[in-house]
Amino acid sequence: MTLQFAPETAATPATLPPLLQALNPEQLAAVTLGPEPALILAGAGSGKTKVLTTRIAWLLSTGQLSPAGVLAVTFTNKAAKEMLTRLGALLPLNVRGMWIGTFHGLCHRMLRAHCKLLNLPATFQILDMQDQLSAIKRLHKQLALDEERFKPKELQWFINACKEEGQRAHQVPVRDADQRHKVEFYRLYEEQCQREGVLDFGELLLRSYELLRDHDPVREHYQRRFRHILVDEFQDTNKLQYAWLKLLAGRMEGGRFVPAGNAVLAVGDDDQSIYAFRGARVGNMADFVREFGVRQQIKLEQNYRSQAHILEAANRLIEHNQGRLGKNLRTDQGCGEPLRVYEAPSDYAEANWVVDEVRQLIGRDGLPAHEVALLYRSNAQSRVLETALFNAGLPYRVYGGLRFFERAEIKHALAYLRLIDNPHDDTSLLRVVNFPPRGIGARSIEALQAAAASAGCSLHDAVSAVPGKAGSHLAAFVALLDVLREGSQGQPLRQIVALVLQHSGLLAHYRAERDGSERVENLEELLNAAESFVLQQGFGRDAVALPLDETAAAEARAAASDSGFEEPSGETLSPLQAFLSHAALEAGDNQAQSGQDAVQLMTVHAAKGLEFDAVFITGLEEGLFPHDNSSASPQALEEERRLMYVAITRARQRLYLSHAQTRMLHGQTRYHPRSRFVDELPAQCLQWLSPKPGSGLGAAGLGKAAVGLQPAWGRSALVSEAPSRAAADATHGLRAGMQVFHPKFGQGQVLAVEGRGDDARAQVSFTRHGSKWLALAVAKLTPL
DNA sequence: TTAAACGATATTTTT
DNA sequence: TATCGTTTAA
Repeated sequence: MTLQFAPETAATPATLPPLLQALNPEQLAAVTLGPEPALILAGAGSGKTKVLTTRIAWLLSTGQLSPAGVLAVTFTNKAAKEMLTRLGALLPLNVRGMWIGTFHGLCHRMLRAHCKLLNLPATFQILDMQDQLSAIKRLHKQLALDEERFKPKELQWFINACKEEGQRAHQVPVRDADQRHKVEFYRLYEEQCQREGVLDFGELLLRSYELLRDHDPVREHYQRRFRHILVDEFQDTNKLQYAWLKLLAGRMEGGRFVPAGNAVLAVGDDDQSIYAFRGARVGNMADFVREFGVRQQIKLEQNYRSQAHILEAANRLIEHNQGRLGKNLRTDQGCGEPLRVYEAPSDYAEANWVVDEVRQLIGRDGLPAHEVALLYRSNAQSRVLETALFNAGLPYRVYGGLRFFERAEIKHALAYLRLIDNPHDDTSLLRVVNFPPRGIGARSIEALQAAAASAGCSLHDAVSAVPGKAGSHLAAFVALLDVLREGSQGQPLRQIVALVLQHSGLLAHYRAERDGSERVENLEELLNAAESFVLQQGFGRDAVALPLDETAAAEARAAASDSGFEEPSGETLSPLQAFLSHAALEAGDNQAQSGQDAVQLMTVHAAKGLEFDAVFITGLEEGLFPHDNSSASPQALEEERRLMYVAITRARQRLYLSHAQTRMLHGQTRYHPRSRFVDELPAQCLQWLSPKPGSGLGAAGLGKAAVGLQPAWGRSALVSEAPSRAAADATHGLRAGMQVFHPKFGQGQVLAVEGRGDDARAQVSFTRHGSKWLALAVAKLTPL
């Protein structure tokens, strides 16, 4: 990101140290805040990461703080990496060993350091979502639960939600019988994980929280050590993460939080909170201000990204939300182009219009393809766009596919590697016990599971109890694991991986497979990944310990001797264990799909934090965006609006909005009215594009025939105002969001309108009778 | 052991 | 509609 100087910045005295010279007054204030709790409200494109990294650099370079005294937390590995890179560019500093990372990464580090205290096996492994689900399925089966009443996915969701709330099974309030079963399942699942020596993602946080809560010396140690705590994307923290931070920066006294005086810098933007569905609590920002007694609140409102029309649209849209902390972005850039709005007759036509415009952006305006982003609300919408791009011969890249460490062949290899260290990891054992196939069928596995259950031991240890042919096959598998374990003794990581790929038969298996070449390549890539991991992490013999590390280590030792325990350094982890943790905590990039320079396709969620010269927001339809499932509750609707806000603020120069009258959804043609969000944008920022007039396409009843006529929807017919709602007749004057009256059901709010004319129907949420679908030709609804 | 057939199901996602 | 997961059949 290239930052431009705000006008005030030019007036900044040249006496400032170089580090601080490129900051605007608000950024400067944030960077040089005193050591006290503070909240930075950082608008989109306002230089948030710059403030975070410059502040750390400033604290270090002025000698106010040593590298060991910093704790900086982010949500994603990408953000953490970005921070490390930029910090490294600001200061000649060995950034390795500093506590800068994701919540999960740092909690993991803490757990490794204190696993004895926590009664965790030193070889504990991390379950990713897939692993967790298969562990849950296994337990589900073992308990013979009703498939209908308790689906594994739901149980997984339930358990994770509990953990996000910081609740152990015994703390979960039980309302009904169903809930009681779920809680019981949660308890048994935890037992299983403990037995197998595995921790899921939520557990990393919860254990770390409990570690700090229950062990005073540990908590006091870290409290003393981390004088400055910086939290990125604070609006996305969940209850547990906030509680964890509170333990690092204070203590509870009689139900009241007492800060310990650490300088906690929370950076966030309530308007960009889009993860409530996974437990994020925007309210943490207000709680933070209250509980920490925050006196310093700084708003970063100067935007360095978007032109004025785009910013104005974003500002005006988000004003429709209630209870914001309040922020108004401004820019020094010109107003730029207006936002172009296009109404397509069908999703197909929409895609073709998008591709048409993209082609012009690239051809006429010379934009690189990767500066063009096509955004949508849900992944399924990418398909039409992909088809259109493909037909046009434009290279594109879709985000959000399978990532490297999630690929089946990689997970297989990792499972063998995990079993070397921890043979009691039943999830891993089951994954590869018969892969590649070695004559251990479902029957054998059942026998093994039965034996393990009756002996109360791991599958690995139960092998000897299985008789007959099945038993000998299983014994051969265990012997294979033993060979791998012995062979890996004292070997460098790359050799261990190579050994596993060879002896497990994985390589041979995929080489023999017809379409296995890609998988073979991936397995070979795993070797490289292992090697470069070792080099980067400093496990290799080339690694040099820089002086800063020693300072940090010495300091840690000094602090540790106070509190009576040794804080082990990362080196106590074997390269293999470190690599396996790395694989679980960082799933890696998804493979590039085509050439380097490609149009970027992604959901709005995935676009958060990114920026592009040109952005298309597609599928702006009621029911899609805002999504149907969100229109019922005001909070959910506001989150959808924030999502729209995020989408808009991704664009630097050009923003295109489109919607389709007709869309194929779940095999059915659906009719959605234009999204309310489009109508919430200021008219003077918009330019409406219409289909070429006279093409004979009306608003209603467009079948596939119309779709054939897709070439060139000219931009010739420009209308400067919203199309008059001629279609309103077709929907009987109803639009989503309206208040209506029904003679029988009383008052209600229209959630959605579908179809036109006699087919039109509306979903209405009645105050007394709940939500109903009504045929508008029949139902007597009166707008209020 | 594999392929075919059936049925449920269909926001958003990082760790 | 298309995809995924499970069951069934060969």
